[in-house]
Amino acid sequence: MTQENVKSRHHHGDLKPALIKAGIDLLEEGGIKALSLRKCAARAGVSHAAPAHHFDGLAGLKQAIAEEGFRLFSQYLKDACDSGHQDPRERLRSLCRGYLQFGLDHPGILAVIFGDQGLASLVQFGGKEKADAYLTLRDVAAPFVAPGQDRLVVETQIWSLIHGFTLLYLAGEFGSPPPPIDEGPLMQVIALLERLDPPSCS
Amino acid sequence: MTQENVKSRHHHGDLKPALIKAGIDLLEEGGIKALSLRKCAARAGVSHAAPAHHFDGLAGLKQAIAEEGFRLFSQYLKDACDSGHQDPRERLRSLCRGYLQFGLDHPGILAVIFGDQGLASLVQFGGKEKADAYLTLRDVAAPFVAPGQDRLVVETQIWSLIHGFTLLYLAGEFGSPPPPIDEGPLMQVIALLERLDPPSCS
DNA sequence: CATGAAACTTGACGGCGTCAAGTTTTGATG
DNA sequence: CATCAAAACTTGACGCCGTCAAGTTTCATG
Repeated sequence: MTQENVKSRHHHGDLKPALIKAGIDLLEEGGIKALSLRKCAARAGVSHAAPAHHFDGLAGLKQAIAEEGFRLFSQYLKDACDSGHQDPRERLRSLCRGYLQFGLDHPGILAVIFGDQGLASLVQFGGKEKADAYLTLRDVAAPFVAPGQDRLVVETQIWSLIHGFTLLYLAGEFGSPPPPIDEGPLMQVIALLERLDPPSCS
Repeated sequence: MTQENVKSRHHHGDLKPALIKAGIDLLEEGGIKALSLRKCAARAGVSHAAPAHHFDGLAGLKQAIAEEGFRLFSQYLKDACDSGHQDPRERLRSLCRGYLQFGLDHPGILAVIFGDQGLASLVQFGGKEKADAYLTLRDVAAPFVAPGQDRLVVETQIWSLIHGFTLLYLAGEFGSPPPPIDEGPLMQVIALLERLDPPSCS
């Protein structure tokens, strides 16, 4: 018996990822209010002060979780707009469906990603992963940018609309529990985006 | 000397509104994280457990603050879209300006109004006051509802867009500190709404 | 004036984030 | 292999938090 499962008294071995995993589990089970450093530590089988050696306080843990969360978020967006037709309008619809679906499936992670303070974390955290999600949006938005128009404007229009709508949806403004996406008002609302300049034929 | 300033040992007299006021002050000074029952009690010059007799815990206090906050929010919207031209498009622009301005002026109150969980409180809380704000939106949106179209769709399109944009703006996505509203990208982004059906001439 | 309800206080509990100090383990250096 | 400094983790404490239980004061009603 060598040291297969390294679990000595004072060395967990893989504590940092274990804490992140525990935090995500807590989020999925009980939402943003259920996330605490001490509970993560307990789940990882470690003392309450151990996380301090790996994260800069609770904010640091959230930041680490946000990075992981952005990965999942990006995957949702990519999967959504890769599936189905390649028509620009259809891709845009799919992107929005993916955005909303992520919010429905992982409201706790959404809350961490987009921070206690609105979308602040989008700016502060999530370097590569945020960029990844944004690049997907940019890619989908590109055909709707008219010549000479600032693409940032179009991207912001899309982002603002689907983000605001997702929050409304999660809040139960369209019924609790929320209706299935395809029966819901999503398609009607994002139809507004189809009044963007017609997709350039590329 | 009758009992002019009623401040006996065990009867504050006007504790409930005093606590709400203290809570709002805390929000304005330090944002949502600065709000606590104990600090409100201290500011009102009362023991830490006193608020329990007037609110159902912290959630109850937030609910009461949200009602007050909705009043202010409604006022922002009304003032914004009453000032200036009466052209439907101009009124819509003004409404959005007012929405964003409220977020910039009172981010803490916005956080309470729209809850820890997205816009949940919009549904749960804020009876009359919420309705009031929504009716302003409805009024502004009305000219853009095409015959036979569901007005809820148009209202949701407007609401989603401006709400999502406000959160982006507050997050500093357009620079920190945020640029003045009129120089900023607000007008460009909500130009999307001008592609709604042309205002009906009434 | 008596009495019961309402308003408020005091004290305690457990959970939280965080800090300081101590113990164990690791891994590099000689 | 021995040494030793740094890294990993523990224990204990502090203050703040929301909440509950029990006691005291004030008010209003009869």
